[in-house]
Amino acid sequence: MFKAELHRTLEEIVAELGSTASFAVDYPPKDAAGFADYATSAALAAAKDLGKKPLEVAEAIVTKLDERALPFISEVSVAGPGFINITLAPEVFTETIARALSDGGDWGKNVTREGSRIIVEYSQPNPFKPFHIGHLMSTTIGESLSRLIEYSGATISRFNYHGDIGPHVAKALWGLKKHNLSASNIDDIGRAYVLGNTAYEDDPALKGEIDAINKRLYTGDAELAPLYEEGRAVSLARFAEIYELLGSTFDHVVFESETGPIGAEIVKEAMAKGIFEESDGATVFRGEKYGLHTRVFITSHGTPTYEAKEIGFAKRKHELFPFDQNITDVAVEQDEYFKVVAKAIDELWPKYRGSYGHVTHGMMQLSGGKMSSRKGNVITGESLIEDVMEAARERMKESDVENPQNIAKAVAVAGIKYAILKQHLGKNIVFDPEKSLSLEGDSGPYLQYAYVRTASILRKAKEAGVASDAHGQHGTPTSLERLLSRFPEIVERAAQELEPHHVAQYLTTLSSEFNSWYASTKVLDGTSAASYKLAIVEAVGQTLKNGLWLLGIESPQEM
RNA sequence: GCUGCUGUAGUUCAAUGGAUAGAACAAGGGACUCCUAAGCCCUAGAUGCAGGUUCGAUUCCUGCCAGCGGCACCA
Repeated sequence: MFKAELHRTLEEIVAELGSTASFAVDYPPKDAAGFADYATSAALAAAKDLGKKPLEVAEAIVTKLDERALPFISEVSVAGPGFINITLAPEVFTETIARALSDGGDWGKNVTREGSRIIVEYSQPNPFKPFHIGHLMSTTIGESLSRLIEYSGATISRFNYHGDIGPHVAKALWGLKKHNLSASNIDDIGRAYVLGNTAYEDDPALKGEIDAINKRLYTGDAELAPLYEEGRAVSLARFAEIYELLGSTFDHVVFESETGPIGAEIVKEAMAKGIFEESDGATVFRGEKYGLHTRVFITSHGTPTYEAKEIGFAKRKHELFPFDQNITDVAVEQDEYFKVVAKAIDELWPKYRGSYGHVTHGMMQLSGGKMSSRKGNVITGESLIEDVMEAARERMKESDVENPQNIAKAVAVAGIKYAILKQHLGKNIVFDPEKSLSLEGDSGPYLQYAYVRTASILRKAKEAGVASDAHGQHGTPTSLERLLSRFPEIVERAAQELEPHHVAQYLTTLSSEFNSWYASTKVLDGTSAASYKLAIVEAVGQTLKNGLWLLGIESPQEM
């Protein structure tokens, strides 16, 4: 990583000059600095400290940088008010390409989290409720975060957590019984849940019936068991199909029916230590002490809430996969709730303090208004995938590929995942079901299409007997080659900030640059320059493939 | 009322306190006997409002406005 080494060196130089200013090493804006690869505002930052003019400081830094003669630098210059532009040596780019080819699937990995054990918990759909596009979002984000962290050398464990007990289940069971619906049918279960929820809100007598079912669930009930088990199994089977489609597998799956009793026990014991207290018959955690709000952990009926279950889950996590860091992906609507739970966990187990964290993502909303599974106006994950797949199939009618069904699936999933991952995690996505997802321009399929082009050229090259050669005949490095060398740095940043969109944005820039190059450059031109150009193509292909993998997106050979 | 996230082009998104705020879609124009046109080239178009800090603010601070969310027995 040249960027990191450059930054270190510049910090040393600035310190030698007598300044403690902090500064960044950036990629210079396009065209502003000719062909420079890095730019730094070190001189501008240090100038005030040193009481000198920025340009003087810049010259001093350049002199010292020249003295060090870093082997990967070919040129250093001062521009504008005092920016220092650094150009990498041409060999760097051929070496980058050679490395991309030899590292293959490992190209772009880093060691920033080597030796640590990290849990990533995501997806978390609840049996008896639909898998809606919000779960699609969490699954997409969690999967990408997992892969980014894995790519940084950590040992990771993927956790999924299902709420298979609680009022929502009671509502669905009530609906199934009352309206004679079938627990073997996933759509009936969804309807039953909506019916149960409406009854719960509108009719106090029916609410009583549902509360009674809820209580019986926690104490174990022979009469409810068959219906419950069937509905639970049907829901989970449906989730499994969706994970297959999305390419996610989990190392551990934990259920609230399991964590509830554990959590309740821990909370009761901790009352003696004053961590929890009684209030109106319920057991609560006074978040106000920490600038948060009070939340109920055990209800006045004696049943554990989601909060207590989460405590039990935290304990199970330590048993199943002793970890240094836990990252739970939650939607922004659960942000405040999760802060309270994390605080309670810190108080319970001081030795693990700070290891129980979460990332918050925005919500997927319908353009018409809030989506609510309670009311039944949800878009399910599958219906969205199916709609986009239909658009992909339509598009593919013109092309002649071997397995259109599989490719339509890969393209549809790419379109959806990219739409989620191209933006900053905290932002909401307003989804308009009328307008189908774009498969052109800034989109997942655009990246796949660029990859397909590389694959196609490589196939043609093989037929023609042309081999790639990273050290073959080449001219001045192009912006495409320069871009390739950034990949490991981008991946590292995305992993550090837990922001997959950096990778998504980079891949789009790379694809765009590649497509421009492709339009103006004939690779297999029959000259001696072909083997190096082919190496570029191969390196671009490998970078796209690895980058897409980090986003959880497949790289088809044709489309 | 208190509080969290988000406000950038007509629309959907970028931009680690730096250089001329980048893309894509939509709009308008163009190129192609050549490795896949889901592509390429060109044109036009944006930082919610008011202050402050700074050599420099889309970015940090304060206030306001708008959208979405949270604020005790749902998850």
